[in-house]
Amino acid sequence: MPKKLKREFYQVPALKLARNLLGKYLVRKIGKKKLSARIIETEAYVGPKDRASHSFGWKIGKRNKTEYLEGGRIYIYLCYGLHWQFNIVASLQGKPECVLIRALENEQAKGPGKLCRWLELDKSFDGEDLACSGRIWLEDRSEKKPQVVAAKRVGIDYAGSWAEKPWRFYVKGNAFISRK
DNA sequence: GTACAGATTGAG
DNA sequence: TCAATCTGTACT
Repeated sequence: MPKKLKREFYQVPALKLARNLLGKYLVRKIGKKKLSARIIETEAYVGPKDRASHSFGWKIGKRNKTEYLEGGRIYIYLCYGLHWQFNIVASLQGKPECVLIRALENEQAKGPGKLCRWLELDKSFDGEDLACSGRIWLEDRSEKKPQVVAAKRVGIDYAGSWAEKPWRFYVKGNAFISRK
């Protein structure tokens, strides 16, 4: 039986959550339609000390305030004026750590921007609680743990040495990894 | 008030 | 390789 992930699952450091998320199923209910796919690629952003993170140096503003909420919340924002980024807030309230979901095991969701388009996610999901929401949540279908590979993060070359951190995780050998 | 850059994508 | 397109942030 698939089971909905509880709040405790999310209240761990982003690096750990990023690994734990791989292999889990993201479920999205749109009216009578139900979409679901396995998470196969994530990226961790560990807050204030991570130059690539929006909350670097404890920065806080309208856009990233959701990052400071407790683990299990959705942090979603618009990038380059046309692409949404779907993040899951990790750790506890007051610690701006989060995990970017980069790809699902689905042709239409291999890439952070495409993923959101497929799931019809937008600003209205910012702050949504994955542990309580009736329109989006995560399921554990108790499959055996996928083999995880750590790699450098993508699209953040400006972050200097932080861009070199192996904080991008994906399921080994999966065909739906996002790549330029 | 204005300027500017970004956790991307898809077309050329 | 490059433009599309918009919001937050840092100036003037």
